[in-house]
Amino acid sequence: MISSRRARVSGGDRGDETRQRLIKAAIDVFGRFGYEGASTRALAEAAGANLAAIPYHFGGKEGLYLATASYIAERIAERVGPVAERVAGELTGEESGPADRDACLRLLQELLDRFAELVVLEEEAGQWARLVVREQMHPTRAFEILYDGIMKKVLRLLATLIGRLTGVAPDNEVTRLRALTLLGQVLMFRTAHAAALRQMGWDKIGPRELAAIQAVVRENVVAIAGASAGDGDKAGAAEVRR
Amino acid sequence: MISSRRARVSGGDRGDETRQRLIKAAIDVFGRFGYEGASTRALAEAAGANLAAIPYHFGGKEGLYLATASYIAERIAERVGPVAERVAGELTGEESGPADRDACLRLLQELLDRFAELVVLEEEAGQWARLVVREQMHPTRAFEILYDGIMKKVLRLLATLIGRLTGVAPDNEVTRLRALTLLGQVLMFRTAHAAALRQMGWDKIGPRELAAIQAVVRENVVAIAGASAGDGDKAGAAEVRR
DNA sequence: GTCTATAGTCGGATAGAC
DNA sequence: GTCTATCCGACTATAGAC
Repeated sequence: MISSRRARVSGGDRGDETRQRLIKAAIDVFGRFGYEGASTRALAEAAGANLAAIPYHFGGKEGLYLATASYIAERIAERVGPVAERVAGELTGEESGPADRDACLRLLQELLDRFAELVVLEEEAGQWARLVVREQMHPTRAFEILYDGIMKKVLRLLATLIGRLTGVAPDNEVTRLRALTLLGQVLMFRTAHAAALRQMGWDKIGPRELAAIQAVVRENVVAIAGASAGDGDKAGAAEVRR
Repeated sequence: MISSRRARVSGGDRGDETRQRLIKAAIDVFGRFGYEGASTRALAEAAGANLAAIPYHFGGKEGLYLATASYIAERIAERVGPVAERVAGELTGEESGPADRDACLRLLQELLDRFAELVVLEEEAGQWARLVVREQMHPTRAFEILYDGIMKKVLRLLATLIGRLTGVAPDNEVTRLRALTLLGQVLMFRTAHAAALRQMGWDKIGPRELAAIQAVVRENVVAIAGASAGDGDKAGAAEVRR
């Protein structure tokens, strides 16, 4: 389908700037209208670029879409990566004794705090999110880029931290489900954005609202991690008869 | 924009059946390709109907879209409504003494269980969800239909139950946020469907997987409701300095 | 109420001048 | 590397036969 006749990496010239403008505009336009709904004319106009620049630089509309997914994955990795790596570092740097429970809890809260900030604040995330969620529910090749780029790492870290806190193996089904439910608490404010605004009577989610969300999620994390602490042997109870 | 030249309600004739087929097909096609991406040709073909039937019965593509949103709201209300009304009934039928904490907890779990079943099982929900989430992140007139139709009621019930369980007013900011985070735990399995499948190593979410999700969410509800029980005076702690 | 045929518009991609 | 002009297919909606 794709015939990308250019695979430029080097940059700095005028063409490189055009590619950047097209990608930036594409995040918004693809997010708003979907892949099929976004016309190359709209994409080019939003970027202040020529229509023919899309087939020229990206081989076509699909190439621009995939390039946009890569860009998003890089931006997210840029923001979450440092925190994630620090968490990973602290995890391997210490033993899993009962003494580091508080440390794990803090790391978990920090990871979710950072993720909430990334996901929920208005800035750019609202544009990424529409594209990402679309890929979640109707995956194309772009989903591989997004998942491998960042989601996998975050989910694994969450499961590791929860495993430590609850004494259940990180690859246990219940542990992995707990990781997902924690993430879901944060993601909901993007994926059900309009409903959340109405429920809260907010007209947007700014720094104050973000802080309120983070506070509630932190409390929930404490409750969930605390309630199931040391139930390594009971974890099977949540497993379900087939 | 819309000029629906027909507003048929009575039914049973052949035209009514065509309208139904078009709406059913539209849930899938609009969900997959988005509003702009869904062509009237694709919509008509998927429904086994003639292209001209869309402007005829619904006044145009937009009319079909809004009719589809109404249909979805009705189907969801059909499924969640009975449980929600029973919950609402039991809530008004008793006093808010400490004795009914267990009852509130059961009702809350039942509501979320039912919602998980609705949201997460493959059957039809995957089709609705794409359309609904699109509206959440980029609302059009269809969002009003969906929100007023069902979401408002569910969110209010959740907040009421959580308020009872924690001793915090249902309209308190923290209580409403808690309601959203609970819902988010369930919704994530739809809105981040592809990532959830990979995280769990599942290839689909069937009855067994649904049961595992419900079990974890139930545990989380107990933990969250239990941990913040009777902190009516502390609720302000989660409020945030402006 | 449903169909075919068609009008009028817009879609993505390309050719070739600069 | 960027532009204009253009091809051709697909789009939504309508007209009018049945």
